[in-house]
Amino acid sequence: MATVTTRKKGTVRLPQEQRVSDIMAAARQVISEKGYENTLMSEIAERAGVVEGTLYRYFDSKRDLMTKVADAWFEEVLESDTELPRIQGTRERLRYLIWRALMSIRRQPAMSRFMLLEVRQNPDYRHTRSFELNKRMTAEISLLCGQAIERGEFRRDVSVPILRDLIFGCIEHRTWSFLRGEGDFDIDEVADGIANVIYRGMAAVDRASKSEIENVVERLEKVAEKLEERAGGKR
Amino acid sequence: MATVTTRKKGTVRLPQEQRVSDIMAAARQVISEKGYENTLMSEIAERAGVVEGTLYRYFDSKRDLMTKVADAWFEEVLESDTELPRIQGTRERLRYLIWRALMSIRRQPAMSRFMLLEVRQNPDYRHTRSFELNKRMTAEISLLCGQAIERGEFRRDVSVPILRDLIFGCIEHRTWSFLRGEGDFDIDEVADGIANVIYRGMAAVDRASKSEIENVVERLEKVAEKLEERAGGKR
DNA sequence: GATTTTAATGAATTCGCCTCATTATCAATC
DNA sequence: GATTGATAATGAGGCGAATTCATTAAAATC
Repeated sequence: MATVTTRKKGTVRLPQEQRVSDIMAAARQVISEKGYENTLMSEIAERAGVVEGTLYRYFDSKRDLMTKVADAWFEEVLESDTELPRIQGTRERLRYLIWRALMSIRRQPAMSRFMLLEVRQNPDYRHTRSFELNKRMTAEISLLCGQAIERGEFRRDVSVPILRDLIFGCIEHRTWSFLRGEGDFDIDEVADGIANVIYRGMAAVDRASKSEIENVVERLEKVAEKLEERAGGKR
Repeated sequence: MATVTTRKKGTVRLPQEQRVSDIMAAARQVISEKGYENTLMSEIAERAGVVEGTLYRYFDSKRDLMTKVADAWFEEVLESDTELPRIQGTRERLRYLIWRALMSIRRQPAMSRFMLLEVRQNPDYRHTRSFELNKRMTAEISLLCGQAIERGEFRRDVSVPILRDLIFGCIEHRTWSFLRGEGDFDIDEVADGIANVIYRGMAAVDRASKSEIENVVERLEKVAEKLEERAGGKR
């Protein structure tokens, strides 16, 4: 009955924060190599230089650890962006938001996969920081589009949620193909392509802007005037 | 050492195919109730009226069983569609394809979640039938758009892959919100909304169709003719 | 009816997450 | 610099769930 628990001498006691960040770093490493399902707590422990049980002093469960890793990563990605506030113009801002998302995927495909696929499995994903940050990102686009509609730059009869889903959905779908290795993509090309369709639509109905019509009308009016003058002069 | 293995008398030996379909039916049931992670092989076995070990006679692993369930379901969904061939016109066909996808999600949210999220975790998703069927679905849209471009119905400078990603991405993104319970959606409204943006774009630049211009030109031409006549008459 | 084949069994094993009583370390205190 | 209290870290073990396999009974074949 009497369990004999021996314990190695010489184990170091780091300050809590250091340990936590060591573990998270190790976890991030393993996850991005193997994905959630194939990540073993034992491997994380090993790489962090602790024993498995120690992980549970700092994290409630595997899921909890993973969630925190995801949250931290997402936060970093968004924080590191100092560009956005400087960009002017609806189309340019929209293009940049798309570009930024594609860029972070290109830079860290494994983590992106983790964020897109595995983090969302979490039964209470809706209460995670990642979810919140994700919402904030989509809100940026919604706001942008909403304002464009207000200003009359975008059509009034388009639903903002659908627009948002189109943009983010496209980014994610593009990402899947990429992560599956179904061919690379050029970030600028895709960002342009999306913005292009969103702005101008697909239909090839031959259209002219109002100014072009005005132009024609003016030209014809001049002809008319000239004729009128001639007619008047002969009178 | 000598393991005593007793075995119940009276167990029935069904034809293989029957057993397989029993197991798959049970598996589908449990999955759609609990999702992949929370599905237990033991529960599947119980519902199928066999013992756990039996599952492994017909399926290599849990993952294998799940994959086959997913494949079968996807196949059914696509097969049950007799509508598509009858629909004419690019816009109508496009709208229908979107509508169909949304519909199957609405009808079977749990299975859809499974397909969208959990099946894709499979390390070799790319070699599954589901993947192939999914590709076929996207190919339908690509074909449609490609033909529309050929016919001059769609603009030539839009990339078909981006268009495909926009459409499917949007559907999936919409689905996520729905599955997370962030609010319902009206299938027709969304299908229309997507088709609308895809066709006409967002930009609110005031545009007129060619026929409208022709109209103006014709009217002015008549005026000019009249003036010319008057001028000629006076000469 | 004997023989062969094989579907089904259930006990045992494995594997991975997680718990917990025990113990070494460190900081504060004297 | 010794004592002590608080607690970080340990490692053995529990537990749940997937998977294996030798054994056995049912069906098929002769």
